[in-house]
Amino acid sequence: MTEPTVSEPIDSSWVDAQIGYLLRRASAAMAADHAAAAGPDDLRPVQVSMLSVVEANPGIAQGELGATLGIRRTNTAPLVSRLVELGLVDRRPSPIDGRRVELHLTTAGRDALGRGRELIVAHETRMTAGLSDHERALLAGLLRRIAGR
Amino acid sequence: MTEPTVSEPIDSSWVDAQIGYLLRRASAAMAADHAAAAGPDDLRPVQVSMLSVVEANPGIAQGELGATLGIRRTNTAPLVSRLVELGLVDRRPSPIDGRRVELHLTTAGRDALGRGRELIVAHETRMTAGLSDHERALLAGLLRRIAGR
DNA sequence: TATTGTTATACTCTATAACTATA
DNA sequence: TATAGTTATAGAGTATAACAATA
Repeated sequence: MTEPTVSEPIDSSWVDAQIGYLLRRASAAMAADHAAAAGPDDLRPVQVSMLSVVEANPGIAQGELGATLGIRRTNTAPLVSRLVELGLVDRRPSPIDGRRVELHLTTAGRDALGRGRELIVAHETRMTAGLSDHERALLAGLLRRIAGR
Repeated sequence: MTEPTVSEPIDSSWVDAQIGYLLRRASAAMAADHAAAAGPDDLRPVQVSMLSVVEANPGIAQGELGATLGIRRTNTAPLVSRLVELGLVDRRPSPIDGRRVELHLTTAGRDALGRGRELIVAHETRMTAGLSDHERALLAGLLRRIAGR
């Protein structure tokens, strides 16, 4: 039967065929790679995403930013507050609709975005180094379809 | 009513090209779909994964189970404890190595695994309904490569 | 000393509910 | 009433550190 000194191969065939499971494993590998490359003062991926969308859409409202990234209003608020704390984003009340808060990058925000993007791009390059350009685009398209977009 | 706004399209082209971002969105969509289909007494995906590996590898040690699924020992312990609490898994000290705890499914565990797998399979079918069998296999293979396996 | 497992803990992510202010 | 934003909070998921028992 089982010899303690001989490691038998583990059968994980069922889980290894599930897209949901493989998504979890791939996400974990991505998170670990970025975390290993980033220093304590570097922006997290979600922060780089937020700054990117604000940069491309100056004056975007918080709710629009959250909706674009799939983050709920209640979770968007503290994330934006943190970016404001760091001096990377300006919150300006809309002159037209007093409920809205319009977001703009500061100069420091633009600098931080540049550094954050460099980290992300290097990280993405590492993680997809074994994929051809065609495979990478294929993966992106399939993920968008799983995400319902 | 609010003023009908001329909604300008939001530019999210930069994030929409990042694999890491798309993985997060796809994972979120998967989690939401499973959560919507599962009742409060149904097993979570990670629990179904654990039961599946225990079923296919009777007597597997906790550490091996965690390593197989990419879960650390410290996080595996309470997850297994919960499955034991639910009466789905038996913990048996190894007769050969007193440090090891061998895991086996109970009869209730086998039943719960059947139900959990049904939910997962239906969920996976829904989420990949727009994909051909070839595309689904392609996605699985690409995710394994991102995960480094 | 190394390995297996446990407990405590902390931080992030995500979710709901209750609240304020404005439309 | 509906919408935008905030705060509090709770639950997973995941990370490290310290510890006990066994090899």
